Amino acid sequence: MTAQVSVDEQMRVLMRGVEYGDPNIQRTMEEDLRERLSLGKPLRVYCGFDPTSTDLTLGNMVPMLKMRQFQRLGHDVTFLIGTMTGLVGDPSDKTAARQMLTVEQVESNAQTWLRQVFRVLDPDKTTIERNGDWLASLTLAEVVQLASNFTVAQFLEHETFRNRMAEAKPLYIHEFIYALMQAYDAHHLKTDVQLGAVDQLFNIMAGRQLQRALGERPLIAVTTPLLKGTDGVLKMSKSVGNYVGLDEAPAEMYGKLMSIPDSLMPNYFTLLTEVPSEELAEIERGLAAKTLNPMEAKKRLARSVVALLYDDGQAEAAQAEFERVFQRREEPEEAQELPLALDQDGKASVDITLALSVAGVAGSRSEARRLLQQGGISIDGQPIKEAQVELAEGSLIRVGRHRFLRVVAADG
RNA sequence: GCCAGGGUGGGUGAGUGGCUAAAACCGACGGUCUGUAAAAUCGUUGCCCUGACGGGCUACGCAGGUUCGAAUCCUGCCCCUGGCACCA
Repeated sequence: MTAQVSVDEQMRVLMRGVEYGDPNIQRTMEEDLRERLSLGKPLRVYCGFDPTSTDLTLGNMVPMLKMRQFQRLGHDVTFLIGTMTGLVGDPSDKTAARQMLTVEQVESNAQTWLRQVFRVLDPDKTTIERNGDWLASLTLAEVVQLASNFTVAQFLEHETFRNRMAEAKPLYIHEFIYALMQAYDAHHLKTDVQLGAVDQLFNIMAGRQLQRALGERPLIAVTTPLLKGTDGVLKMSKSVGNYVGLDEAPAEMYGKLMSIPDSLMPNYFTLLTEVPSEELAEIERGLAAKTLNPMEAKKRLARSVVALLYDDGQAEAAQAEFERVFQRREEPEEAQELPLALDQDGKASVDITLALSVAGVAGSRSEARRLLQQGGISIDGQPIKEAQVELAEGSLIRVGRHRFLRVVAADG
């Protein structure tokens, strides 16, 4: 399999969209990768993810997609769940030490992840590992031995730590250990390539250093840019709320992708789709020359991402739904149900503010009232002003831009 | 253990006895516009009652206290951070 694709072609695919933040490192890694690919043997590739939250986002998908590319080229890919590293918490890119998680939290997060991983990766060709399996049993003597391969100065040079020192913020010993653990993972897995977001470069290079110190062949780091969130400004993250989850329904995912700033499109295309580079170039040219409607390009993007995570049919359906609901302002195909006790005519007179808060569409009755006052509520296309409304079975309540409720008869 | 600084709404962060449901900014939400983009613009942004005027309740780490009145003063406690001491 590997032999069928030329090294040049592999390099072209694998180096698409990578980012190192340092041209020297990039050059070295490219050379090393080319050299190792030319041996013609499948490479051992891994990428670790710390189960610190319940859902994976499109941000996590960027390195996952890179894993998939390796996988398709016939390399051995391991999805490593950081059951141990997740406990400690990665200090990279953090201004303060992260809260340590419990074993239970980590395990439960890991479980939900496994459901999501295979939307991107081929389950038959992916090895799943948990680093707790080997890290947990290390003895203190072994940890000390491991630590002896690194110097404090190396860590203090790391930007994250340096900044923290400069700002007189706490810096804990266990945060140093994090990089050691990752290094040990790389050694344990006898890895040829470690993938990760570019903010992981320090940790990944620690693995390279350890392997070299142990007389092993040092791994090649392949790092991807951090994906910007849907706001187009900050890094995509759950805590900021500017994220798209891998688990989200196609229509929702499609909609969120349509709401990203235009400027983000090239970035998303490169990092989240497998649209060939030549086509991307064409799209960018079209956008620059204004011969291509940005909305059309974005639809293509949204469709591509949904198709990658689901399938073409669902992507088409998501697009159709989007066009129907948001472009033509027609009714959605599916809506959350609002069960109401109806009279014999199939109608009910209710206080809409109460109904919305009970249904959880509005956080409180006050919030529902505000929505009403601001003209944010309509029933079957008619904006309403009064809280007391007549609803019938099948009535469609639209709240704000994109929340819908369909009235159904309550049981009993 | 000691010294110092600090704990305010989703976030940053004002406020040092009543004019404070708490400035400002950000975010978020809603309207107009529109391509669920950007920009613009108007508005909302603790909870509950009311059609509205208005009223009630809860809130500034926790628990008490002083006061007609406390986010603001006092006491105790908890937590965060830096430094020092102990270990050496």
